[in-house]
Amino acid sequence: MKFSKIPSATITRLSLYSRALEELLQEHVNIIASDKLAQKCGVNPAQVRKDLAYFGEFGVRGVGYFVKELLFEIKKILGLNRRWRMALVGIGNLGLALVAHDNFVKQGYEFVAVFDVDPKKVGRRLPSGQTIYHMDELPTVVKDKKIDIGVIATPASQAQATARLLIEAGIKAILNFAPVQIQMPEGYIVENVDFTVKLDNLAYHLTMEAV
Amino acid sequence: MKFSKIPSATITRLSLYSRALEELLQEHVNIIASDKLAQKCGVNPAQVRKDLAYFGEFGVRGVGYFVKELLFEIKKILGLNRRWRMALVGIGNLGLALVAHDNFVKQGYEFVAVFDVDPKKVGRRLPSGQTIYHMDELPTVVKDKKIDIGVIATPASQAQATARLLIEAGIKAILNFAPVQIQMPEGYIVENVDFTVKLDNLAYHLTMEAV
DNA sequence: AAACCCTTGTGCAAACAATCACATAATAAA
DNA sequence: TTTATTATGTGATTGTTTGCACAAGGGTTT
Ligand SMILES: NC(=O)c1ccc[n+]([C@@H]2O[C@H](COP(=O)([O-])OP(=O)(O)OC[C@H]3O[C@@H](n4cnc5c(N)ncnc54)[C@H](O)[C@@H]3O)[C@@H](O)[C@H]2O)c1
Ligand SMILES: NC(=O)c1ccc[n+]([C@@H]2O[C@H](COP(=O)([O-])OP(=O)(O)OC[C@H]3O[C@@H](n4cnc5c(N)ncnc54)[C@H](O)[C@@H]3O)[C@@H](O)[C@H]2O)c1
Repeated sequence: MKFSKIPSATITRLSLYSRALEELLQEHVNIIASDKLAQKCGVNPAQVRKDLAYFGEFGVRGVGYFVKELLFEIKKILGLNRRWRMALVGIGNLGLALVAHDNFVKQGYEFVAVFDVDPKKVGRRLPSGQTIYHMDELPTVVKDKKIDIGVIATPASQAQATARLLIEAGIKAILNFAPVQIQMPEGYIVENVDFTVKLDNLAYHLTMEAV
Repeated sequence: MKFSKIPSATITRLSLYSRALEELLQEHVNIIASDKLAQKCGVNPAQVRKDLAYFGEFGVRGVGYFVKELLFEIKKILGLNRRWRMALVGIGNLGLALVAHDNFVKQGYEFVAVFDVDPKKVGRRLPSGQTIYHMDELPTVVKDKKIDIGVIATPASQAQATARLLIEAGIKAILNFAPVQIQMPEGYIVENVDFTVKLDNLAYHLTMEAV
């Protein structure tokens, strides 16, 4: 079980499997074969088995996987058997949608603090319960509330500076919604959620098709 | 120039280059070397050159790339030298943030129609100008407004059905925000914007680090 | 016009990822 | 107990992507 040599794409797929299994559990499906799970996630059946094989033997030959058991194991692998505490920075249009989204909480991700610099916003209380802090309070609040993950929803121009502040406050992992590539020091992680890149992909394929 | 064998990761990076170049243009930088551009986008310099080499020779040896010229070429490759007309389906929390986001328009992506099934929403006018249509009107509106791209922001349970309706209305490309894997027929494209998968990645890495 | 930068464009090898194909093991039926 | 059936786990294979290293070529200086 050498964690270092696990393909990063495997982790992404585990997340998909987890979601599919959650759905199957709702539907009271007890057992699932790699074929069916693969189909549900749009991947190759052998891929599913190999992905899982990195971490152990979870299936029964001739039978398949027990949904509940496999889900439990995948969640353990991904670290979803606990709650993750997030801070949102920048409560604009997108930020509001994010904190209002109750699915995150269901999956174990919780916005426990919200920050902005706009004096008209700071101090206000959100419908979802959080009070908006000023960025000056970031270092103490991050420490007090034991925040694990920082979420950047500021304008692009402020994103790099915001990342620096989050890191200085002791945060190791960042989810970035701003359309810029954020430079992170060694040992810190950033994941970008990049709407425009996805649209550009669609545009490219539509353009090619037409040729 | 065999389009079929171009790595999909290359297209994604072209999108990043395009954005970086746009920024450089704002700063009145005329010439950029692959080193600098690579650093800005967090990739290897050889990667930049190789990505571009798939489509032609855009640089000048010993000098670098002319920012304006390269940007123009990349935009042409990606199909960003035109406007793309999008339909949004599901105007909830996320949908509202999307239509309010004026960056899309600046980049050539425009929400020209918005759909929902909620009778309380249908017929209302959005601050961004669009009137909310009922889903029943999808087929005619898609045709009349010549829509290229469908954007799904409905609950996950409705996403697959929505995709089917979009396809039946003649749409070839879909951007999906719902946390499900959508099954598409041959020749159609879907791109998923998947917040939770990204968070799961962060959770996994944080969990590993701690070991 | 020669010598010297500098940075591109690219052949090639290495690393990484996906897929095939089958031995293996569990279960059910005969 | 034997045979048939089924679907996992995995070695081998194929395919894809990345990165090194350097020849090629444009520009500049002497
Ligand atoms: N809205 C969308 O649908 C959408 C889509 C794609 C990408 N994005 C990106 O997400 C980010 C946020 O988008 P938005 O539409 O919510 O923008 P917005 O302008 O509505 O909100 C930005 C918020 O950040 C705050 N802010 C500004 N500087 C700050 C700083 N230094 N520290 C803390 N807070 C700061 C502002 O006060 C504001 O409340 C942008 O980078 C945008 O490009 C948004
Ligand atoms: N809000 C977020 O930050 C966020 C984050 C990640 C993912 N998502 C996903 O994006 C999607 C939308 O999220 P949201 O927060 O805006 O949800 P929401 O409940 O606020 O909005 C959903 C909208 O879709 C409409 N709708 C429902 N069924 C429909 C149908 N069949 N056809 C057309 N419209 C229909 C509803 O009337 C509503 O207006 C969900 O799938 C959600 O999981 C949202």
